[in-house]
Amino acid sequence: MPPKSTTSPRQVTILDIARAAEVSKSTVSLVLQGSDLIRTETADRVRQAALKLGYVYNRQAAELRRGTSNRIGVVINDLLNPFFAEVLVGIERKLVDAGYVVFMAHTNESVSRQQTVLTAMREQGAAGIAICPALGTDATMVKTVESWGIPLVVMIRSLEEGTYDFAGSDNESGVRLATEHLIVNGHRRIGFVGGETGIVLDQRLQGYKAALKAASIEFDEKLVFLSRPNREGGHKATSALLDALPKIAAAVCYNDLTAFGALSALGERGIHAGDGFALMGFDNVLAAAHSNPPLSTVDVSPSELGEHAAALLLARIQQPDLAAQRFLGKPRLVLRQSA
Amino acid sequence: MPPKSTTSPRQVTILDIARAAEVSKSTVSLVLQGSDLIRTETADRVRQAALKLGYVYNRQAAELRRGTSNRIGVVINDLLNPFFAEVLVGIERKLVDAGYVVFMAHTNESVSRQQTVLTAMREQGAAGIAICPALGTDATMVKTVESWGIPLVVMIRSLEEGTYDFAGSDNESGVRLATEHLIVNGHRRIGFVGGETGIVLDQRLQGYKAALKAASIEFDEKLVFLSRPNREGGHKATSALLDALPKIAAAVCYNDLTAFGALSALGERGIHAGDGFALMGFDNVLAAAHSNPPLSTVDVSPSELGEHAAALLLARIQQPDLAAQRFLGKPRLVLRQSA
DNA sequence: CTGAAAGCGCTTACAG
DNA sequence: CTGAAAGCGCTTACAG
Repeated sequence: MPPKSTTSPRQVTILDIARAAEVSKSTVSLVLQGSDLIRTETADRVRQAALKLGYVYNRQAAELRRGTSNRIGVVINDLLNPFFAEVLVGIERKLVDAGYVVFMAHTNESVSRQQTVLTAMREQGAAGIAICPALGTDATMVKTVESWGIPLVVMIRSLEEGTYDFAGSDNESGVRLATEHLIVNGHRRIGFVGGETGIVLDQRLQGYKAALKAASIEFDEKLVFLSRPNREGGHKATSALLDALPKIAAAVCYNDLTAFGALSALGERGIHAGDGFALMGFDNVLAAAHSNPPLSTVDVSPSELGEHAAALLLARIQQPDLAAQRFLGKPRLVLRQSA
Repeated sequence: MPPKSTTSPRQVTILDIARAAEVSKSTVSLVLQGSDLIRTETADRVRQAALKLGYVYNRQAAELRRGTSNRIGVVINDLLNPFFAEVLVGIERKLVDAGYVVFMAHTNESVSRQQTVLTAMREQGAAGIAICPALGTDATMVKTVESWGIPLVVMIRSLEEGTYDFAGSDNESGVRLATEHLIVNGHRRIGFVGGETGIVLDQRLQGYKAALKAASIEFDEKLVFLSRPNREGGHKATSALLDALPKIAAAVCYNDLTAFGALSALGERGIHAGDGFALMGFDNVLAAAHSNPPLSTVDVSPSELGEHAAALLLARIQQPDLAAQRFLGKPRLVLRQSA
């Protein structure tokens, strides 16, 4: 049962304006829409009246009549990961600049909550939806939303199959870059730290293996230590890595967050990354520039990813039958102190 | 000019259901609302039809008729600061659990953008608004929103005067706690790092001074190094502090973010906080538990602050003429490695 | 227990 | 250039 809360007591409507300006409400509507069908003089009178009466446009009513919407839903899987917060900042900025208003929902990786919020956004008449799917999201989610007739863009985590608009980064080549950097610097035993499950992990692991292979280093499963993709996970995984392989001196992390956890674990043992231990992150969140030590990582421009997602969605709203687009950001190595 | 995007082609309405189920649309509306005025048998027939036709409730239309809204706006000043991201997570969770849908807008500390999004939320018929005011927000903002008849709760940063619902933390006593901890550990020359302007800074500085005074330590303006309240700012301010006062060995930071920057700056000079230098943060964001080293700080439970704000807002929506409420979270020292 | 009617605030052909 | 009328999809008295 949805909550029921009354809005403002008694609204001023275009009818009130019409009476005050002594015109019909059609005329009022027209001038409010900036139509040039109305004589300037009349239009001015109407605007005066609107102002004086404290009129506020009821977009709901207009949209009901028109069958339009200027609301876009964006659903985020993990807002506590600064990477996704940055993506959100980017997409929100672009969307509101384009005149939309954004419904935001945080799923916290729960697919059932995701289902709930998606349904709510549908009922609210969202003109489009951008989503970072929760872990374990079924590929049918895309078809479902599309069957609702709502333009959709999926971000960051691609789903199994199907064609749909997508904005994310090239995980494989990104991690490959990071791993190669370590290899170039003479490392041959390189740990992989963090990440739990999902396509993004698969892709990043793939990049790690590819770099190894290109350098004729055999992939060793014992060097990969998975964990929740957050600081705590990175801390645990790194501790485990260090316990198991005391002589290891290099690792690439699933993402910056796990790398921060790694930095913390390293620090506990008196190891300063960049000096005896080489550590690479992935994402280049803002925090990476001022961690201790500053993190070498691969930049995927999180907020720009969000902006690209917005652009894709906006394009599809404009032209519903456009071919599916796929934007894959090009990762770029950024070297700081940790490696 | 707002964008115009048509929603789904041809909607299934209650009239279609009515025809299919051979009842009137009033009856359909009633069963959809779960009224017990309708015979079970009829209700079932209606629900069957709705299902078969793929009906989706048009909340917009219903709300227009009823004059209600289940949308709440939340506007955030700085989403790139994990503190506010955590606040957002808390308030969003509570609000959607209560059956609302949230409009989110990021002002990035711009009061003009804040004005824009506030207006948009009004037009969208927000049932309530929660806001972390952008720096420099005029106290009249509260009156404006209230004059719109929209329930409002302000979060984190209180405004000059006026009575309004507020949820934030006790900045003064929090920083006082942090400073006292340093004093108890024998420090007498304690730097204050970070923060730029605004009431929150005033309050925190006040706490710092109060602790000093209670210990008969004279406040020394030369020990405060202000900066943007982010990592970079903390890094700069700390570097400046270290340059100016090479022998300083303790500092309390404006917030965790500046403390992280400080950790980074300290690290650059080979100083490990907690060992020769005592550093305190403020907020206890998630990241504080796994920084390098883990940060001693004062916990204000960011996400709970968000939840409290939601509770206040929900209460006011229920009872518009409630007396203004003010929730001040009690800060709690959490000691880790940095001090 | 159910239906006919009015109305929420707007827009949009259609006349004139 | 402006007005009268219908209608977007729903809810809510009011009858019966």
